Parts: sequence; C-alpha cells; structure tokens
Amino acid sequence: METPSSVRDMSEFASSDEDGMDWEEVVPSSYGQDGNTGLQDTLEIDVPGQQPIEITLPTAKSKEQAKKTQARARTLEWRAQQVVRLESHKLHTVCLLSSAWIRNKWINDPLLHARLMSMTPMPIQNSFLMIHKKFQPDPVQRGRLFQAAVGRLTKWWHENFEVHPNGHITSKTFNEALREPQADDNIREPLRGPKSLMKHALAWYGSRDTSALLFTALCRALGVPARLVVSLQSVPWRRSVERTDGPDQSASKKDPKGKGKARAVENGGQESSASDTLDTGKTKPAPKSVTKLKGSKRKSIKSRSATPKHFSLTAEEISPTMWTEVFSRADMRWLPVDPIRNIVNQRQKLEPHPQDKANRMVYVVAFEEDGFARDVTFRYAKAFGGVTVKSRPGGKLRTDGWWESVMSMVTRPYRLKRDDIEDEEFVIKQVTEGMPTSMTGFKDHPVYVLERHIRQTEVIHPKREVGKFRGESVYHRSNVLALKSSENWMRVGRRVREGHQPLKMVKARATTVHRRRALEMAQAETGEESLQGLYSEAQTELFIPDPVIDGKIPKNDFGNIDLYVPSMLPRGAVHVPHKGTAKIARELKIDYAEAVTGFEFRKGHGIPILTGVVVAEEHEELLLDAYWESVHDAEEKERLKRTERVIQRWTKLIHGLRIRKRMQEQY
DNA sequence: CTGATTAAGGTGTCTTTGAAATTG
DNA sequence: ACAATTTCTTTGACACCTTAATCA
Repeated sequence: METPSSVRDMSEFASSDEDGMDWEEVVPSSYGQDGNTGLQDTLEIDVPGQQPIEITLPTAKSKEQAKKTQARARTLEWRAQQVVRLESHKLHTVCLLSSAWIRNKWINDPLLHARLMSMTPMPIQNSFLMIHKKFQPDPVQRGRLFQAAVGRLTKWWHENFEVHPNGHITSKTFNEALREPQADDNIREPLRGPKSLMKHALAWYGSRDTSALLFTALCRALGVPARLVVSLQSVPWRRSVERTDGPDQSASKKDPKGKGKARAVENGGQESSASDTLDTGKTKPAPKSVTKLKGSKRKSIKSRSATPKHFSLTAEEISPTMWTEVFSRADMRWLPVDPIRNIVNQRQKLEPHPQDKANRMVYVVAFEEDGFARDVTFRYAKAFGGVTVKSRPGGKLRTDGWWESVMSMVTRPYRLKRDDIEDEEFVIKQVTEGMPTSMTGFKDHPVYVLERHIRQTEVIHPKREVGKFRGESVYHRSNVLALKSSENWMRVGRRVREGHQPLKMVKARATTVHRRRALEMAQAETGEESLQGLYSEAQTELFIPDPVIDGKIPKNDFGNIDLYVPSMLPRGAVHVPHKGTAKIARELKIDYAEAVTGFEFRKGHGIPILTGVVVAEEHEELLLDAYWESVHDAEEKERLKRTERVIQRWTKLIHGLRIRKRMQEQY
C-alpha cells in the first residue's frame, strides 16, 4: 500500500496532475522514468488495475485538503503574527513615550539644576542674562545673540562631556527584539532617577541619551525654555522592515550567537572608533573607513549570505535619538540643538541616515518643562508626508487615530501662542515639502495623487490639476472621493438621491453562485459586461424607511427588515434584539419582522445575521413581558430539571450505601 | 546607476438570504 | 408527521501590494 502512494507523490511532482482520470495513465509512465526496483514493479503488477485509482483518489483528495488547510493555517498564523506585531509596536511606542516622559520629569530636579549650574562657566551663564529687551531692543539682534549664546553653550558641552559609544536606545527589528539578550549586546545605560543623572554630570561621562538629558536640564537651569526631544525607537510593525535587513536575519536563524556578534558590529560600527569589533566568519567585514557606502555590494557578490549590510557611518552621520529644542523668545521659534555633535539649529542633520538601521525616525516627540508634549516629527523628517507617516500603524493613508489618541494623553489641554506658530510651521512645511520626485513617492502621498494610483472605487472630483509629473496630471488628495454602489450605500443606511448619475462605472462583481448566474444572464442578453454605478456620499441621503402603519412592519422581499444601522428602524417601531422573540411574537399574533443586522459567509453563500425582531411600539411591552416570562419559564424548567437530577443522584447514592451496608452486615 | 516597469506571488477586501440532519 | 432548530463548514474573485528581476 505504501508503494503506490509514494509513487503517486513522485508523479505528482513530475506532472502536477490532480485529476483521478489521468492517474491511470500517469502512474505507469512515471514508473518507467523512475526506474524503480523490481519489487515495486511486481507490486504494481500484482495489484488489479482499479486498485491504484481506489487508493489515489482519496489520497489526492486528502492531499489537496491538506494543502488547503495548510494554506489556511498559514494565513491564520500570518494574521495572528500581524496582530502581535502591531500590538507590540503600539505597546512599545507607548512604553518608550512614558519612559521619555519620566526622564523629562527627572531633568527638572532642582538639585540637578544647581549642580549643572555650578559646573557651567560664568561667561556662558551671563551671555544668556544679557539678552533682554532692556539691553537690546531689536528682536532680530536678540535672536542672533540668543543663537550665539546657545552655540557657545553647546560647544562647551560638546568639548567637556564625554560620550561613550554604547548605552543609548537603538532601534531593533521585531525578530531582534524577540531574541533573548546576549552577553555582548549593547546594554542600555541604567538610569534610576535624577541621582543617576547627577552622577553622570559629575563624571562628565555618559551615553548619548544621558548627554542629551543633561544638556536639556542645563538649558532649563539657565532659564532657557527647553524641550527634551525624543525619537521613539519602537519595533517596526511591518514585515518588510524585517526582510530588508536581509542576511543578518537569515543567518540568525541558524546561528543566533553569530547574530549577536553581527549586531555588535552594527552597533559598534556607529562609533567608528570601535574598529576592533567582532566579525563572524561568514560576514565580510564592512570597511571601517570614513567614506560612507551608499550602494550595496550586491552586484559583485551573488551569494545572499555573503553580502553584509553593515554600513559604517561616521560619528557625524549618526544622528541621536534624543536631543534638545531651545525656544528663542525673540523670534518665537524652537531651535534644535544636538549637544552630542555640537549642532545648533540645523534640523536637517537630525534625520538619521537611511542606512542607519539602529535609528528609524517615525515619531519625534518634544517634551516641555511642564510635562506636556507635542509631535514634532514634521520638523525633522525631510519627507514627512511622503515617507515617514507611512511607517506609522494604520499604515498608508488610512490612519487609525491610534497615535493621535496616544499623543492626546500628553498634549497640553490649552494652547499657547507658540503652539499656534508651530502648527503654522507644520502647515507651511506640508505645502513646501513639495511634490515627490519619483513615482513611488506619489503613491499613497498624503497631499498629492496621480490618477493612476487611485483605487477602483475612487474618483478625482473636481478634477483640479495642481501640477504635472512627467506629463501626468497631479491632483490634490482632498479631491479624491470614495465611492460606493447604491447597494453598498444602503448597507450603511443611505440612499442615492433621486436623479443623481453615477460618477463612475465599474465591472459588477459576483461572488455568489446565484448572483453570478443572474449577471451571466444579463450579459447574454445585452451582449456586454454588466456595469455597476458608483456614487459619492454627497450624492446620497439618509435612508428613511416607511413608517409603521396600524402596527404593520414594512418588510423586504425575504420577509425581514434590513437594520444595518439604527437609523434604518422605521418610525413607530422598536427593535427587540433578543433571541427567540420571533417565536413569541408569532404566538402573540403580533406583526413582526426579523431584523437583519449583517451577513455571515459560508460556502459562497451570504447568510443574514438575524438579531431579534422589529415590532410596532405599541406591542413592545407586551412582547417584552412575554419574552421575560418565557425566559423565566425556561430558567424555572431548567432548575426543576436540575433538582430532579440531583434528587435522583442522591437517591442512587443512598440506595447504594444502604446496599453496601447490608452486604457488610450480612457477610 | 537609480528608478521605472513588469511579472509573479502573496495579501486584503468585498461579497451580502442554504441544505441537511436532528429534535420536539 | 411536521415544523423548528441545530449543525454543517469556513468562499472565491479580484484588486492591490510587495518583491525581485529587468530595463532604460
């Protein structure tokens, strides 16, 4: 029995035929090809002709089934994983946000401020005090003075505070984050509170993050409004991020230890001083030269595993994930300051290098002294609309509002003048971000659209062109309208207004057997494919169903009532959403209609989900009373049944015991 | 050589009113 | 015997996206 099935397996590979009829022919021919042993041949000869068919058919079926179930299991697993990824990302983001929030509190510590002040040379302290309307009435001049003072402060800090290469927060891919921590991992510098910070301040030594924290604290100590800016490095939720990490990942599966080392190379490579980092045997050492590698060496080396994706970036190219924004009162602007690299007011330098896998700019949050925060990602991400927002959950343009709701927890409940100014800056940035320069940049762009990228159920209306891209018209995303067929509008309780023409015609879709047949009939008659009209929301109105007259509920062709949304309940009617009410209503001779609240799918059939009934208002009480009574009755019945059962069991037990006793007494 | 195109394969969305067997 | 209820199983077509290879 084993032989035919194994042969069948092989022949299936040879000629992926799955039809039982073909097997009769395929099986012998594949024997010849395989050149099997005589034993198997004799077996085949011994077996009567029909036997292979009898065996193969069920196996073929079960195999196909197995394939299907496997595919389904894969899909389910993928879905589950996707959920895990997304939730992990969200949770991680919130954790990092709170971590930053707490650190932002720490750096308000008055003792820390005093300590830092005591370490700061007087001339630098004084340079801030000198900026005042009294001494310098011209705001432009004051702004310049302020910037110069911040520059001096940053330079002084940069020269004196020693930054060690590890210990700061880095971005990890999902798989990396799942992995157990390794001994040689980049361990984060532990900070337990303002006291830990103070120790670092005294020692003039700490991680990048510590440097930024202390610098922000110092600014606040000096009376300069300063924000702690944090670029949250949460695990990416998208699978593609993992894949593009390529060889690192695939190697890790076989050799987790090597992975740890490989990662160490990545992290160490950030600080080019750490040129003595470890290397795995397989990975080619990335040149530690100062020149940055833009392209990959994929062309020269075909083998996947041999292509390392480590890029050595100079210290100057490694952007921090924490920095400071100081507020220039004179020109009402926030100036970014990177104390680690001595960079003042050069926001473009804070966006990480695209090759820097340890720093992904997705959320940049600025915490102010009062603990409130604002999302300032737009200021730093060059292509904020084009690229950055796309890597937030909800994906693409369909934002699910999650991030907004998270930020609302830390947003100041009232607005300041400077908030308005900042928002204006954001709007200006959005407009001047400019059109993307590539086709891919236009795809899912929040501001611009090309006609080729709109969906089947979308239309550009009005067609107001705002530019051209390689001969194609560019439109504003706000002019894209989502459309639905009249049936689909009905599913959300809306009806197409009379006299409105569809904005677009698309091929009608048929998924159920019933509907497909109907469409085919129509096609055979007219000789052309049936089309379906799509309408915009503005072309529709709220559907008002016919009211209840004399207690009679309006019904559809199936004898039910459509109640996809509450607004579809007719005037004078009530929805009683309890199971079993239909039976009671019928017994009471009340006119009713079962409420269809949705659909469920089974075997290509849409099946309505019935949720209770709709009856006239005047019958509600009667029906409900009867319903609760029936529920009560059912409970009572159940209780009686239970008691009876209990009594029965007790009786049985006692009888048993009595018999046992008698037996013991007698013998 | 970058970025567009394309092909292939995977993923996501939309679809939208049974039949058979068993029980009371 | 008949009606009511439970169980059965979990689609399929196609748009759209991603990825890798190829092309300009």
